[in-house]
Amino acid sequence: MNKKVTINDIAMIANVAKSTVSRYLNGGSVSVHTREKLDGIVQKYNYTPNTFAQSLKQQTNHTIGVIVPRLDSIAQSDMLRGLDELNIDDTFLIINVYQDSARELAAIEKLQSQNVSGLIILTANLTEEIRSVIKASKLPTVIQGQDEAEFNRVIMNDIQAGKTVGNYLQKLAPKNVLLLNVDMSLDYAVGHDRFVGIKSALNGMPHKEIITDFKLNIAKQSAYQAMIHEDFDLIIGATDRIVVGAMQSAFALHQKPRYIGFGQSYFSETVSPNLTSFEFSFFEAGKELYRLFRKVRDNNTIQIQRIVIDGKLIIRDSTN
Amino acid sequence: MNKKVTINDIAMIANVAKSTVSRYLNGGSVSVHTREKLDGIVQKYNYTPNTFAQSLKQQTNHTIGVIVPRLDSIAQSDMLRGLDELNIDDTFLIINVYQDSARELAAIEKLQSQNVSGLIILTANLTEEIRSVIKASKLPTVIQGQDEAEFNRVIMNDIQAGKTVGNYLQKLAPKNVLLLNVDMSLDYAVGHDRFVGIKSALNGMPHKEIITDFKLNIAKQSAYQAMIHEDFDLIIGATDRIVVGAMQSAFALHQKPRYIGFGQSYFSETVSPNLTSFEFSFFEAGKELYRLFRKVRDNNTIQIQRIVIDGKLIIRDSTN
DNA sequence: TTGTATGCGTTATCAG
DNA sequence: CTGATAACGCATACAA
Repeated sequence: MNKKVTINDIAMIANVAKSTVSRYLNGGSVSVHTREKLDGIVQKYNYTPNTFAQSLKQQTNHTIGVIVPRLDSIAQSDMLRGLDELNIDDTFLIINVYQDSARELAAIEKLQSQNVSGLIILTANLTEEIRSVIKASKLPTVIQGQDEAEFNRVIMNDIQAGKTVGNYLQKLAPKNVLLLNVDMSLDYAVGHDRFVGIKSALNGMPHKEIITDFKLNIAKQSAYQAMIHEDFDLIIGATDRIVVGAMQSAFALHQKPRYIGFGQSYFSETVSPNLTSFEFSFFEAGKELYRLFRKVRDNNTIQIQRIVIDGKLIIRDSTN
Repeated sequence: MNKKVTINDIAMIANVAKSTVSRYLNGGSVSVHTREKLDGIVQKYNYTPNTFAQSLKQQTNHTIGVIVPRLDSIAQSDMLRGLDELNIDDTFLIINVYQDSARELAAIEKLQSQNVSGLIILTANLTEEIRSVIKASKLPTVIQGQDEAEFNRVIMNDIQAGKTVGNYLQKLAPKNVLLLNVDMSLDYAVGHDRFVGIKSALNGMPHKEIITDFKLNIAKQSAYQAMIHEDFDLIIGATDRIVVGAMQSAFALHQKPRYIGFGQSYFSETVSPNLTSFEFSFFEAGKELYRLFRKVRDNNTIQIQRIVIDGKLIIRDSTN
């Protein structure tokens, strides 16, 4: 590692005090003469401040800890892209916690010990312990995904999503509907909110609800079990991934139901038939998260905020 | 932000000098008496060292800059998982450069100015400028994906991949093969190496090669153009994604060729039919990257290393 | 406008 | 084994 040039070196070379250089760098008052002198020297020696020294001095830094439950998902990477989009001078320290709350807790504690200036938690599924660690940390924090009353949050409008899908499914006039849902204690926004409108639209219609899992293979099995005993002409899954599982079972069973999914995934346009699904812009969600985070960090007396992102139903071949 | 307790506080409380505390913390010689005293106090006040002060003092830190071309890809997230897997005390600063070499250059410079202790560059596609910036930085660096002679690297055995697929395709005895490749100047490992064995196996057989793009939609169009004029009974794409594009065109054209892809993607097991493809373990690649990085960082007199990851052909429905 | 002096939290040197 | 002191690079209060 080649020695980096420090503010002291610059000061020596320019024959001024280092405080003058510091002022010069931070936009303090400097005479035209010294400014010009320093312009050249800083350029020439390619000076960049030592961020550790800065952070140590200023007791804060521009690193934001971002906790993501998984990385192999378009929703997550779109949100991260949204964060990047609006970012100017922050650095995101992204930590994948592999959907494991023990890892999540450890990550938060590690981030704290690294003195990050705040926390952005994607697709939060907080345990009581995690909640209290965050609150104890006093770090500016913004979460996404669950409607946690005590935290600043950006959430997807799953109620609207369910309502929209409910309206649409009535037009489809199905004879027998299979709902593939997930346990609401695992994900309330999905397991509960997303299905309120659907169930109300389904009132009086023949249908069956199965609780399955986010994983493709498990969803596939659950769907298979249900479909082998009963014929469905419309399948609604809590996520696109779940629907794809069902599609594979239908393929195996030579059935051809219609499908509706949720989410914006690789799947919607790569499976055949292309999937009708209710989609949220996670990219927008990412931008909102960053905006909200800035507000919270720069103005720490702010009231808890709640931002809701709407989505829309994209009709594709799977409901034709 | 609640004041963190510092080594000074601990020293005051324990009634010893802070240098003693420091020694205690770093495993220096301390009397049993003071050790026990400090044990309790450090526990009680939940002391953690200030990483900025440490880094400032030690002129180095445990942050590794990781540059990734995109995040919405299983290959990338698997490699990141591999890095995590073996990591003990490093922090990865992951930067998505959106497959844009200008952003990549900027990212490298930013990481440098943040004094990261090294660089891991995934799926490197280096420009001359980037090469020279990395070399000038003197940072321990490990790259992945391209066989860059001047850098420590972990590469996938695309030669073996092509050879294996070549052997297999001969058994399939196709009548007319469509190769969907990408420009080798964009990605030499894929565009060239991966197809050497295939082309040699194809020698004398009817086939056509089209240069298309990694993007699904473009691949779909290219495939469509080719398939509308000619019948193919086997399609080999440079990546799974490209093959999925071709599948969609085949679907539209009511053709049913067989398919072979490359990569380990969401697609292989979600499309119908499931895709036969040559798969690499990017998870293993990630682990090797980290191992190699450690070697390079901890032993900077080491010779440039080159590690090759083999893969294997997974036969699924698309070639039945 | 400029320079001096001090401190951020830590580690390292060196004398006791 | 211990403690005083300096130093890492920077920012700032204060004095000039």
